[in-house]
Amino acid sequence: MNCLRLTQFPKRCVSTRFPSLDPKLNNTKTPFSSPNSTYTTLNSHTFDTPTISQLIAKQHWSKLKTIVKETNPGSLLQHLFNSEAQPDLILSYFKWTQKELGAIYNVEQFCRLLHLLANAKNYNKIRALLDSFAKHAHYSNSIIFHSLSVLGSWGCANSIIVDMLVWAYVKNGEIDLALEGFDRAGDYGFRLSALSCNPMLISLVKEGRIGVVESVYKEMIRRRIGVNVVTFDVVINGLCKVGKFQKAEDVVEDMKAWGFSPSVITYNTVIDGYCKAGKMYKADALLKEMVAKRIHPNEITFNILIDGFCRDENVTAAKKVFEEMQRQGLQPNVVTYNSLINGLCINGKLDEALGLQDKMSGMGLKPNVVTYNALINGFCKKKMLKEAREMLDDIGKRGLAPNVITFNTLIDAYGKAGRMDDAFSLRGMMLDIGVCPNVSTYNCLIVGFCREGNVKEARKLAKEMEGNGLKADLVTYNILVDALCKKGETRKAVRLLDEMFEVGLNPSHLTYNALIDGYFREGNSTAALNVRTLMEKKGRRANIVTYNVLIKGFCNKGKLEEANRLLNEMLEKGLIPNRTTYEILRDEMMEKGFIPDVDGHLYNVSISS
DNA sequence: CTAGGGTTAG
Repeated sequence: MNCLRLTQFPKRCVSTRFPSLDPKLNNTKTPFSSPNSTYTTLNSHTFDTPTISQLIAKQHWSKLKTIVKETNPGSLLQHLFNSEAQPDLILSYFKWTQKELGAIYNVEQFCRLLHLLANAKNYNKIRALLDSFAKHAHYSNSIIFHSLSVLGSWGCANSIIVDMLVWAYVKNGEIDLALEGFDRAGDYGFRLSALSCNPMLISLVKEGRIGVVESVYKEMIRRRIGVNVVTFDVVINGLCKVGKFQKAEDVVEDMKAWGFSPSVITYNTVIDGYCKAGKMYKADALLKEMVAKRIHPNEITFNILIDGFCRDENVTAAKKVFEEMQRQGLQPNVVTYNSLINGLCINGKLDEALGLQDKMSGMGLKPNVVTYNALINGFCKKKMLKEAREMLDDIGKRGLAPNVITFNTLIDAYGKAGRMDDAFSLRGMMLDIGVCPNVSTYNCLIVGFCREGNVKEARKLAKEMEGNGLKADLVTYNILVDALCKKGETRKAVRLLDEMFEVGLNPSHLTYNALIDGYFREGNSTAALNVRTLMEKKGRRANIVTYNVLIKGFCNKGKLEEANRLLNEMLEKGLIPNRTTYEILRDEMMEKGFIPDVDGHLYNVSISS
C-alpha cells in the first residue's frame, strides 16, 4: 500500500538546495553547524597531532569527542590538513564528525580532502566518498569545480576526482547532474574517462534520451576521451533502438577507424534493432555477414532472431531458427523458450505454446514469471479470462511471484471485457501482496474506462495516479486524446496536447492522428489540416496512418480530388498504401462506379477523372 | 562495464 507513496516526495529543487557562492563560505569560522551542540571557535587552541591521529586510528571516538568539544569539528579538520596527517585518518575523522556530530563542512574542505586522497592514490575511498555525496549533493557542480580548480592540480588529481564524481552521479540516478559535470569538465579542461562516460551513456540509452547520447558521444570523440568497444556498442544500441540505422552504421565505421572490430555483441545489437523495426531482411543479411566474417552467432543471436520472426508473424521461420541453433550445438535457454512461447501466444497458437512449456520443463528448464506472463497474455488474447486468472494462482503455487506485468496483463484483459470491477479487485490484490502499480497499470485501467465511453472516470483515475506520484506518460495522453476525439470533444483533446508540451512530452504520430481524425469527424477539415501542419513543425512527418486519416476525412466530405492528391503525395514520399488505405478508397471508388485493381499502383491514377 | 524474453495507445 505504502509503496505508492514512496514516489510522492517532491522533486528536489536545484535552485534552493545548493549553497550559493557566498564569500562567507570561505570563512573558516562558519564552515559547519551542529544542531545539538554549541561549539565555539577556538582558533588559538593547540592540538597534539600524533595523539589525535592515534585516537582516530584506534577509533577512540569518545576521547576524541571531548577534544572536539573544546573547539569545533571544522577547526580540528583544518588542523589535520595543516599538520599533514594521513589522508585515511582525516577521512575517518570527516565521516565520523558528519555522522555523529552532524558536522557540515564547506566545499573547500570537502575538495581538499578529495585532493589528499587522490594524491595518496586512495581511489576506492574517493569513489565511496563521492558515492555518498551524490546521494545528497549538498554542493553544486559549479562550486565543486571552482573549488577544485582553485586548489590546483598535482598530476591529474582533479580529472580523476571529477571522473569519479560523474560516475557517482550516474550510479545514484542523477543523470542530469552527471551531464552537467561532463559539460563542466570540458570547460575546465578536466579529462574524463570511459569509466564514467560509458555508464552515463548506458543510463541515457535506458532513459531513451538518444539525442543526448549522440551529442555526448561526439563530444567524447572530440575531447579524445579514451573510448573503448563498450562505448561504441552502447551508442550503436541507442541509435538502433530509435531506428537511426544509418547513424548506427556510421558509428560502426567510427569504431573500425579507432581500431576496434565489431564483435558478436555489435552484430547482435544491430540485428536486434532491425528485428524490432520489422526489417527481418536486414537482420538476415547481417546474420550472413557475421558468419562470413567468422564471428560466431551465440544463443543471444538466435534468441533475437526467434523473437524477431515471431513479431513478424512468421512462427515457421522462428521454429526453423530454433532447430538451427541446436544443430549448431547451442542449447536453447529459458529466454529462447520464452521468446518462442510468447511468439506462439501472440500469433494465436496457444496450444503449441503450452506444449512448449511442458517441453522446456522436460529439458530441465524451469518456466519463470516471464513464461507465465506470456501464457497469461495468450489466454487473454483468446478471451479465456478464467484460464488466465487461474494461471495467476499457478504462479504462486510454483513458488514464483507474479509481478506488475502479470497484473497489468490481466487488468487490461478485464478492462477490454468490460469487467472493470474485476480489474479493480486485481489492483487491490496487487497492493495487498506488495506489487506496486505503475503507469502501465493505470493506463490499462484508464483505457478500460475509455472503452465504455467513460472519459470522465478515466481522467479522474489519471488525476489519482498523479496524486500517487506517478506521472502520466505518452501512452496515458494518447489514450485520453484518442477517447476524447472519438467522443467528439476534440477541443478538450487539444488542451491535453498543450499539456503534453508543457510537461515536456513529445506527442507521437498517434496523438496527432487522433486529433486529425477528431476534427474531421466534427467536419472541421481546416482545423484537421492545421494539426497536420503543427505535427510537421514539431518534427513528426506524416506516416501511413496520418495519410489514411486524411484521405478518409476528405473522402467522407466528398472531396475526392483532395483525397487523390494526398494519395499521390504519400506515394511520392515512398509510403506504401496499406490495406486500410485500400479499403477507404475502395468504398468511394465503388460508389463512383470505379472497379479497383489489385495492383498497388492503381491509386496513382486519378480517382475523380 | 555493452547484446536477448513478458503488459498499456493503434
